[in-house]
Amino acid sequence: MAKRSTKDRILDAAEALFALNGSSGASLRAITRRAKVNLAAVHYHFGSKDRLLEAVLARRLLPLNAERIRRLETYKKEAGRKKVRLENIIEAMVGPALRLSRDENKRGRIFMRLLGRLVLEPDSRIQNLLTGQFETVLKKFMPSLTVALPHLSPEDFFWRLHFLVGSMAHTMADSERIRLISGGMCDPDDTEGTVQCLVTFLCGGLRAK
Amino acid sequence: MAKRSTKDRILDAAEALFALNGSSGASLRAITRRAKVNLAAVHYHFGSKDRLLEAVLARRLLPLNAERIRRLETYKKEAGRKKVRLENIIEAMVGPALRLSRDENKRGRIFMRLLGRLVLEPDSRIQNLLTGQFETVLKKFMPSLTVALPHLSPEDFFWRLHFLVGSMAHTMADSERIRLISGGMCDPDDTEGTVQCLVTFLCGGLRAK
DNA sequence: AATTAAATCAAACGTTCGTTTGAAACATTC
DNA sequence: GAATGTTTCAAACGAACGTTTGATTTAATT
Repeated sequence: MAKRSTKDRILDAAEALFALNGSSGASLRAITRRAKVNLAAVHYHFGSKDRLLEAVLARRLLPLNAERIRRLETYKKEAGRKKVRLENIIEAMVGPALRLSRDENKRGRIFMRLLGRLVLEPDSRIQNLLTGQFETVLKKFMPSLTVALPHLSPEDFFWRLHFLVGSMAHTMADSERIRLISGGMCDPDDTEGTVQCLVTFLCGGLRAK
Repeated sequence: MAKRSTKDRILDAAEALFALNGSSGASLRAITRRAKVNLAAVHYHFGSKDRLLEAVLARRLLPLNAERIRRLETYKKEAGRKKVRLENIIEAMVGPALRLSRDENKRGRIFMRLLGRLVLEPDSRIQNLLTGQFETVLKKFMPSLTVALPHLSPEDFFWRLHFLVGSMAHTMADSERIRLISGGMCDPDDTEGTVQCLVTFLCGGLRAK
């Protein structure tokens, strides 16, 4: 097996430790130790701890959002001149993220935990990055969504979108708690079952009058 | 105005800075500076930084959960021998938390942000404290909830509860983002409107087939 | 093989961290 | 008012932090 590059090893280790301990709780010494790399390598390849975090984010967020939009486009094509089913719109939004958060080699799961943490981070560079990414996606989804939910006032519309983000983020970021509180009844590793269940819940909530 | 005690001043400052920067991002020096208290006072009154965090949590969580249960009991009395309306159950669950998160002097809002952060903290002392608190509440709510939602399998039931927690936590922890993404259309300071909106969404999601 | 550029390394920089100490200030009790 | 217990204080502890440096090794180019 080809040895992974220093850069990739740092990114992997940083992703894991940032997710576990937060951006201030994970030290560069711990990260470089885990990556089996010299301490100074972080500054050589990324410049600073902050820019390392940005690189960790960009590596997964860009492909994820591209996949969401691609999926929505597919459903739009399928629908032709008719309006896209709400279930499909929501699946395009939460499905790719949830599947990433459950990918087999656990990397996606770790990344989602990191995302969940960063949402409440006050650092403005991070906030702008995250908000910017979300708005890009939202802009693409808005037309189909407003058509599918004509009964909602603009105010209600945004509130429900907010609640949707909460359910989605919580489900992606914390995959083990559900096992605990359900007494082992729910299996978060059943990705497609979880997607199905989440889409049903969200559509019910969005349609409620 | 009577001067607040050293202990209370430390708790207030710690709550604010833990919420803003995370438990590892907030230093005791910053906390004691904000509280206008000597650095050593934290160890004198609380023993350590960890135990200070526990004290910050206990101060608000215990009264909050008591209020939730009290409210549920009221609705049960009102319903008499009939089953409690789902809307009322959910209001008893999310209403008190959301009102605390929006209380006038901003302290509750700060606390909720802290809670949102701690949910993903790996520290087992914190996790056990939070999970224990939630299970206490859940045990009281379970009977009324299962009666109100007879169409759900146990598995679906717990999943939807999980989604509910996500929406609730996200709404409580992050009160400004909604203003941004809605372009100022939604007002998170309208507490009762938000409660109404959230309860409608959650009941719709819980009832969905 | 010689030269140049890229990558890695051990070591140290100055800060800041959580925690401890022992004396000073204050409050309470006899 | 002396003695006792409680709270506050400035100062210091060693450890860990992000970052920088300059030499050394590795790789690429001529």
